[in-house]
Amino acid sequence: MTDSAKPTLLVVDGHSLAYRAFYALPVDNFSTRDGQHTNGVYGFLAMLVNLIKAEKPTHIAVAFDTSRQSFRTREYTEYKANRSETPPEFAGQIPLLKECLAAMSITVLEKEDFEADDILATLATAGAAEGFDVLVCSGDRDTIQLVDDDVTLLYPNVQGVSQLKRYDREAVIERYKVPPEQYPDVAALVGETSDNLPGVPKVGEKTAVKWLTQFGSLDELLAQADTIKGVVGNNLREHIDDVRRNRALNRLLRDVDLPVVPADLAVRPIDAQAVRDIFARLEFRTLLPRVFDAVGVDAAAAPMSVAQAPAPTEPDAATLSSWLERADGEVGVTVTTLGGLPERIGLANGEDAVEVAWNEDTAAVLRPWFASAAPKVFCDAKSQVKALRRADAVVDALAFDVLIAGWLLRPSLPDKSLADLVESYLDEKLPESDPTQLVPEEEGATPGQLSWYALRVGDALRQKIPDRVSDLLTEIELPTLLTLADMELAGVAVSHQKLSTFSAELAARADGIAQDAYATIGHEVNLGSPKQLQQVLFDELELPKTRKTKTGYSTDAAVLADLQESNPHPFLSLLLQHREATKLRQIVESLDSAIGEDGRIHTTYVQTGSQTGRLSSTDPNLQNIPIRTEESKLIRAAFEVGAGYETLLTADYSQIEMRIMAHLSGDEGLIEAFNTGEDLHRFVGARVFGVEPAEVTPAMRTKVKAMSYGLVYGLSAFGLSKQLRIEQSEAKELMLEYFARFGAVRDYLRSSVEQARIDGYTETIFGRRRPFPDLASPNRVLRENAERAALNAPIQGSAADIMKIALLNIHAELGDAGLSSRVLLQIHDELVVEVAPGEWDAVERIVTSRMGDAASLTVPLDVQIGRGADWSEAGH
DNA sequence: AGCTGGACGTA
DNA sequence: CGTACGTCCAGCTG
Repeated sequence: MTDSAKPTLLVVDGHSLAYRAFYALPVDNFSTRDGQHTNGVYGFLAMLVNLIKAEKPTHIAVAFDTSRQSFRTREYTEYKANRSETPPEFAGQIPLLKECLAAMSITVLEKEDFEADDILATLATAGAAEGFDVLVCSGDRDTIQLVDDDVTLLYPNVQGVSQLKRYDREAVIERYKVPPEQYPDVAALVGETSDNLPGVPKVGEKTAVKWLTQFGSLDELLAQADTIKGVVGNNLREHIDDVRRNRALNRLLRDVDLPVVPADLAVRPIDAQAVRDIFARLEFRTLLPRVFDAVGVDAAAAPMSVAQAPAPTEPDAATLSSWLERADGEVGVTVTTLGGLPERIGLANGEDAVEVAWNEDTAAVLRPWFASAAPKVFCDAKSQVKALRRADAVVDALAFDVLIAGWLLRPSLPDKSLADLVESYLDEKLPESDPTQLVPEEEGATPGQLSWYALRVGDALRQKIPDRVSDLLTEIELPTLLTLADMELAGVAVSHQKLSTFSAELAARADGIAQDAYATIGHEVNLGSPKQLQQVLFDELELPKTRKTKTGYSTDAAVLADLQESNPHPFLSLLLQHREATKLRQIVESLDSAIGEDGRIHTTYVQTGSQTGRLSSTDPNLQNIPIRTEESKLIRAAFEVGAGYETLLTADYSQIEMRIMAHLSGDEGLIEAFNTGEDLHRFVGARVFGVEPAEVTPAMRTKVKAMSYGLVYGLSAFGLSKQLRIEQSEAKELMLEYFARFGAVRDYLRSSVEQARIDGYTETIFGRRRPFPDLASPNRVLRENAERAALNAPIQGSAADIMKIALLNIHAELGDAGLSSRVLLQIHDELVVEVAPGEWDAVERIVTSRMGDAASLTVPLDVQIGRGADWSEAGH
């Protein structure tokens, strides 16, 4: 424990720790694009940052050896002569490390003819005398001798430099059985192979310690060497000069003449700009915030280099045309919009940028260019593609979308905008005007400059994206993006008439239920407030306390149903009915208000909205329209076929996740289940319960179905028992029976999590990756959550991949066939298609076959088709 | 006005 | 102690 009143001096042996880091970290993962290895620098700095954060030193210095030559090699030419050549991969890293330290305003010391450890010894000695707590960080065992009441040694363990062991006086005695000042005596007797200092043969630490304890000191031992019997005694006498030499050489010098004293080493503010620059050169991204954090620099406030974005010119239509002709290679594109239509267009190639207003003249030049094969790079293309399409411009050759690429690389997000990506991948700050300032100090980037940034971010991302993920982007995500743009533009026809009628009915019903509920407890209460409900249920009605939540006790539907069973009270069922009615009313009303002038709802699909590869839907969310209850049919019935079209077609994959599970696990039983055409849950139930398929009862089928679906989510026996309301022992028995029949499923699930632990990420059938750092977490909750998510990710993600492939193939084929029917909605495993008059047969064939052949698995992909004038009729 | 937690809709 | 989402409301903060 350090005395907080005393200043802390940290002195580090730069060379030895960087060298350790070099061997601890894989070179391949730490190299710049131009081939400079950086693992030693990175490992050293990561360690130093951790040290600074943990120990909060007030004074710091890092010492280096100047060369292999020192006064020791002059005294004993064989000293360290056995050291192999410094690996060339390491050689260049020391100067880079020194540059980093300089940027961090950390003093670097080295002195001709002395080793770094002598500098450490001198500073430690002086520091202790001047009232510092001293921390010595070195990978050389000779520094053990420096430990005393004021000096602590931090020594790297075998794994590398991420874990440092603290050696204070007690720790040295515990580990080496001698006090620190006597350790060099032990070392002198034993010898140090790494320094090419042979010791006494057959004498190891044990013997050395025994002798020293017996004789009290090395001098006394050597003086009485004659008294020691046996072979070791002879050896000692024969090697007594070696021991004396070793002891002389391993004594660290504590009085090296240095240009600084400890007080000069006070921590100084880092040069944030210089740190950014050198880190950018070394392509360190994650280290930067850690450094800023450790030294208490506000990263946002620290200046970040703003690369000189070219000032865009504003050409006339003719000049624009020739600019586009000259621009070979990728062109960055930014379309700003006003009221859903293009307003300004910014274009950039590698060198310069142009921007123009969207008007008749420029549009005449831009339309053919957008439709051409010239490769285009966007950031978040979908909304821009839609705006262009509204202005009769079609985008082809969409080569890259930096937002989607960033998401593929890190689906857990935070990169929601170009500004985020510029920071993450270029370590630069996108010029942004402060919206809170009336007269902004800084101009925001113009569309042309945004395009220039997008292009550069695209280059940076390309370096990072694995080939398979790059294929995923090109083959699946970008075509999907264009398909989604069309679906959003089309929208889905919804009947305001039906919704408003239903909404009024639900409102009246909810009010009635509320009144009845108030009557049962004798007063009004806000039924929508969990807090007020807790008051009523647990204080007034004195019902038993339920599951705990962060802020109190749960009042959710499952809990209320349990309560109703154990402590029936009319308030409980009325509350549940009220919840149901108000929830439906909310949904109906929000849908109603989302109907546009064209009588259709246009949702927005967020392509980067999930961590698994699924889409999400917002404003409004059309992927969670109720379906389970009778009432919800009325909502779905409001989704109708639009004017000019004949009918709606729904198509959904049946049990796609279980089929993927069968494919990935290769389980013969499960594969057979899908190939026989028997009802899946009946087939599985027959196996699990050992009966004929015809004898599987509805109860058996329910259990097996819950089990099968639960598997995909990493369900436990506890969870299964809870859901099925059966004993945990029965749930456990069920799981055992299941795995006895479908063992390969269990093997697959286990091995896929193990593989993810090794790789650090999961992968879908099509190569989509999702990182799982928490699989290595020592925190059990975090780790087990990660395990379940990792179990699910390849399955859910593969299903998402397959649906995307089906969707874009259907979209393309409908277009190619010249049909006017169009896909409107995607609900994860279901598509809703609006079918034009006379096109049913063709559309049904296309949808069925493209969904069926989207992937070739060991089991068939079964597709169910529904037909009707509205979504309720068309569903099944 | 903006955020969090609880609740609940979907696959 | 079952994955993946989005939205609503209440109740808190500024």
